[in-house]
Amino acid sequence: MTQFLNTNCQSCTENSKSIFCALKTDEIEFINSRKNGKVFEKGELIFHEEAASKGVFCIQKGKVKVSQLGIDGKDQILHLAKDGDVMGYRATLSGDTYSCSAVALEKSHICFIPKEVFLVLVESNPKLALKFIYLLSEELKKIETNLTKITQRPVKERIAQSLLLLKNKYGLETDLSTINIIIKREEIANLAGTTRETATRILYHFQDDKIIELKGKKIKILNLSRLIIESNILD
Amino acid sequence: MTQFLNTNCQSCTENSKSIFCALKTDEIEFINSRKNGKVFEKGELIFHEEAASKGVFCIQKGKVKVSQLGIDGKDQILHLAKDGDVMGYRATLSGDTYSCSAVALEKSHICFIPKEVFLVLVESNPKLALKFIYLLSEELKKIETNLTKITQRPVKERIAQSLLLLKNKYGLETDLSTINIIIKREEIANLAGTTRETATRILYHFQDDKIIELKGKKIKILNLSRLIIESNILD
DNA sequence: TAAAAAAAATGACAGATATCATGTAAGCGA
DNA sequence: TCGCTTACATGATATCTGTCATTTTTTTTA
Repeated sequence: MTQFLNTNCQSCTENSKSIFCALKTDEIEFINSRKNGKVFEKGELIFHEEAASKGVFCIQKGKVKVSQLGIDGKDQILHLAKDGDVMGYRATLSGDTYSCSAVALEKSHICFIPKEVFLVLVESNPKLALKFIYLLSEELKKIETNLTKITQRPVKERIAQSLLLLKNKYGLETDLSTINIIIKREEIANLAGTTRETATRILYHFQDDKIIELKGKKIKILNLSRLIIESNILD
Repeated sequence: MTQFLNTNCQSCTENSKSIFCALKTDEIEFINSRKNGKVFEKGELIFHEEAASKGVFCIQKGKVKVSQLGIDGKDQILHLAKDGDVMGYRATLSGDTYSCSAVALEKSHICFIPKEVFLVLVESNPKLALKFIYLLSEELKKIETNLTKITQRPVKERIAQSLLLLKNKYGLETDLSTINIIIKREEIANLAGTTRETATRILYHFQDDKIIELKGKKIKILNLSRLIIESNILD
């Protein structure tokens, strides 16, 4: 975890359209002078659930999974994050411990904004507060829908959905069909709420049906419309 | 659905400690003059998912289930509400359609506060906005934890948990052991994310083990500590 | 109060998934 | 490059839980 310099929140908010673009120049300058940028290697822990929240993390560049640990060490991925996303704001806003852990899915540049700095901004800038209300609302809606789906739909549909989620979140490579993320079978399982073995089997099943092609730790979508059908998302 | 009069937000916020106690007298007066109180009978729909949000609902007195419809008509209960609770604020705050439906579990007195009134208050009162940030955060944390549990734990534990939730939410009757809610088996199932039949079987299993006693549509807790053990909540 | 409707109990059964076990492949550090 | 560790594939098996069907009980309504 090495420190990186030469970052500027101004350019960062411009590029990635993060939630902080609601800020005025002097406020961005305020963050800029207090933030702390670091590089996290793949697999490295960014923050840990049950730790007291110290502030929020803003991804300048990278990919991160945000998950919650179950009983026997199996974790449930609740959220995937990428450039411009802010993490840890729920806990920081409610003065709570983090309820999830964040781990880098690839080498990522991430800025840490201390609690004090973050809260001052939210409390003094009503527009920003409203943005966070909006963000929390969206997140809540997403998780609620997810909960209903995960309890009511078979694993196969959930795996298909997870693949679509990965595609929508991280996009495709230049071949316009390979999902732009290196991800383990186990992580796909943790996203869909199933086991590694079942996820593997279903992925091979999709491959047999020529819906996807497994290329090591990458997945190529051969037939998007069929994948959507498999996911059984009607809306 | 008959209208009821003679209600006063002032006394209501005092009694139930709802989120609106952050308001100043004139703001409460503002709501008071614009709200619309109605009585909903047991089983009656209060608002429906996919309907455009028209405002928020505040429970003066009553019990409500907030749930989401799955594919084959089976619904997932995401939230239980009681006196003082506000519902529909997520959709109203993000200008979205409701993502859940609310149905009265018993005869309930509920006030409707129109969108315009509600949003004016939130946008003009930063303290209230922060309260909603806090509320959304808590709700999000709860659902996230629930999602992880529901995917990773056996039905038996989830049923035990659901009973504890009902107890904590609605309290006990004067005998200090019967949960103060009339609830159908199917609703317990929808809370735990399982089927009516499975819920029934597990409840009888708990009864055989002298953990609970089924008294029609009410449930008496005979052995709370064992119920907690069955729920396998370690914290 | 009787009849109809809704909810619940209960048994039989099937099947989707988890679990366990073992062999293989791939990635990584020394 | 070798050996070690971590992922992955894959079969066998068990079981939890859902589905279906039937009966009984409770509630509602006329």
